[in-house]
This record gives sequence, structure tokens and C-alpha cells, in this order.
Amino acid sequence: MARNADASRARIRASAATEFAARGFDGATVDRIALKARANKAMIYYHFKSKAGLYNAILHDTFAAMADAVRAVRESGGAPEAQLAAYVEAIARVGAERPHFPAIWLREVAEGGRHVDVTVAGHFREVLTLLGHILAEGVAAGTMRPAHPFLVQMGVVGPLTLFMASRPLRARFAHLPHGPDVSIDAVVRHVQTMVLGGVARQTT
Amino acid sequence: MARNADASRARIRASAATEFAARGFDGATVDRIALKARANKAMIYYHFKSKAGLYNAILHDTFAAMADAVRAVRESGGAPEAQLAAYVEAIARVGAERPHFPAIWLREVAEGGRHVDVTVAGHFREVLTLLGHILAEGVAAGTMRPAHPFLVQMGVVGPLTLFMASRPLRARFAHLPHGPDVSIDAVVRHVQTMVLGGVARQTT
DNA sequence: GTCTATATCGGGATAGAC
DNA sequence: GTCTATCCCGATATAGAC
Repeated sequence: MARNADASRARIRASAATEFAARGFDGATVDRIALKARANKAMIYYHFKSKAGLYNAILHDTFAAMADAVRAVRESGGAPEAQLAAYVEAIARVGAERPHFPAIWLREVAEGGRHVDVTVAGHFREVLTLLGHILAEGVAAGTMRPAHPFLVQMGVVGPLTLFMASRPLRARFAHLPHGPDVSIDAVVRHVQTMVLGGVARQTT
Repeated sequence: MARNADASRARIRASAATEFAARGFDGATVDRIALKARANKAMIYYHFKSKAGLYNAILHDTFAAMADAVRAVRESGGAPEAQLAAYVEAIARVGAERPHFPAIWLREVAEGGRHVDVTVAGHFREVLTLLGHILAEGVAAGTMRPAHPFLVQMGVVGPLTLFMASRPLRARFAHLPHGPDVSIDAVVRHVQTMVLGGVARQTT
């Protein structure tokens, strides 16, 4: 039945995401992925062709969702500042809905984007372009200073990704004074404030 | 001779840093590290005990340097805002002097700090505490609003680390419009502006 | 589509000579 | 301190039955 096959595929994907996040592409083993998915190892090769194919499926899904979310932000319009705040929130939501993705992405960056193919690159490029439009509107309105979209993107994705990916690490050090007991909402608000402050035209 | 042994150790460390950054702990192979270091594989085990021991030596060195740098920032004093800007610059410099470290650290975070031992944790904790003191001075002076040190730290380390670690990735997409052709100095300035904007007491 | 069994190989680690 | 040769396990991938 196609039903069972779909469920099987979905379980494998979820299991793989956890494993790739925790151990990285090289550290992950197909045996463990199969075990956690309550599937057979041979099924993974049947459905996804290879370990790399499985990994790519996850990247594709997430970047498509990210491009969709940012496009929606642009389409609902509003003041550039509001759009930028919504942009931050959209990126955060895509990450929060895929708890394993931030760690996967950190590793992917560290690897020089070894597994980033044209599809993923296209989505990433679209996101950067849309962000560029938001910033350009702000400059045109006289409320923002010119800033490189990629720079702003670092300011958004850097803190959000690092925070979300560091959940296991934070859990280990939660007992410390000044321990990292912060909520995701607090992080999003802080990033919004930072990012807006980073592009605002100085009034002093 | 101890001289040769020291040189050998140093070459192994440098080679390992490159390899760990590019491939991760699991992806790195001791054979390749030895090859690039023009050393013998058995030497690595002789000097560093194990692959993990070699990796830890790199973490220790970098975090000790980071704690030193931040302590120096505190000792030179000045207004809280100036100290915070210097803090950003200090973190950036420690990273820039060890080009492979940012990628290593991104991976380490993604792994839940699997290799973070008490020594590294102690340095990290000291850095957070010192940052907390800077922020507290700002609050006392009435120019900063209370902010969680860990949150601020994410705002600093997130963009800086992601930017520095993404050098290989950026090189691959440098040809795109809005391509990521940004200098490290521009990034540091942008992060300083963002971070200060994130903790400044609102004057409106 | 799902399983078991297995081919095959790469890589961490060490023994032991010099 | 430095080298060669090797043990040995674990991991990707596939063959082939059902």
C-alpha cells in the first residue's frame, strides 16, 4: 500500500533528521536511523537511494518552507520595519517547527555547503533577494541606512540558529549561575530589536 | 630533540584544526591529519593519546585565549558601551586568529558539546560572567536595559561565528547578485551596532 | 515493499623495530 | 621520538528471498 510506504518514508525522514542533527552527516549511521525509524536498513536505500539522498531530502524540504515563509512576509506588506520583524519571526518559526534543522544547518555551513545543490541554493538566493527588497524599501522611506542583505541575514540567522541548536548544550549547563535559561520568544524579541537597531538610520 | 618534537606537535595541531573544521570530528581521519602535518600517524597517538585528545587540545587553547582576551577588555575599563564594543572586537579577533575554529565551534554546538570538558566550560563560564558585569555597569549607569548575558552572547557569537565559518560556502556563491562579498571588518562593525542597539535603553 | 545475510572497505588504534 | 605493518571493528551498500 502507498499509505504504509508514505508512513515509512516519513518515519525514516524524522529519524534521520534527529540522527543527522546529533551526529552530523559522517557521524550518523544508517543502522541507527533505521532502528529509530522502526524500519529496515534496506528500505532507506530503496526509498532514498543513498545516505546522501536522504540528507538532501531534508535540506530541500526545509529551504522550500523557508522561501515560502519569507515570500508570505513580503506579500502581506506593511512598513519595512514591520516586515523585517516579521522576517525574523518567520525564520524562527521555520526553525522551531523542525527542531533538528538548526544543528544540521550549522554543520552544513561548517562543511562549506558540501551538500547544498542548485535547488537549495535557489531557495537561499530567493530569501536573500526578498530580504534585499525589504531593506531597499526602508532606505527609500528614509528610515533605514543601506546595509548588505547578507550581513543582515547573518544577524538574524546567526543568533537564532545558534540558540536553537544549542538546546542540548544549554541543558548540560543549566545549573550554572547566569545559566542559559532563556525562552525562544525572548530570543526572537531580542533578535528583532538587535536587527532593527542594526539597520536603523541614526537619529542622534 | 625537544625542538623537533615541539615543531611536530605544532604541525599536527594545525593540520588537525583544518581537518576538524572541514570534516568534523567524525569525518576527520587521523590518516589525513598525519599526511597534511607531514607526520606519522603513530606520532599523533604518542603526543596526543587519541583523536579526542588532539581535538580537546584545540578547544583548550582557543577558550583559554578567549577568556584572556575578555579579561583584558574588562581590565582596560571605560564606559560600558565602549567595553561592549571592545568585547565584540575581542571575540572576533580570537576567531580571526584561528581561522578553522569557528567551524569547529559550530559543529561542537550542534553536537551538544560532546567534547566540552570542565576546563572549557570554566573558560566559557568566566566569559559569560565578565559579560554580565559589563551589562550590569550599563544598567547601573542608566544607559542599558537589563538583558540576559547569554542572549547578548548569542547576538555576538552567532553572526561572527556563522560569518567566519561560512567562508568556503560564500566562496562558492560569490558570483551571485547580492553575493556575500563582505569584509570581516564590516561584519564586526555591524555586529557592534546591532548588539549595542539590542541593549540600549530606548530614548523614544 | 519488506526482510536477512553478507560483501567490502575504510579508519582508529597499537605492537614492536629502530 | 619516529617509523612500518597490522589488528579489528563498524559502516555503507547490495544481493536475493519472500
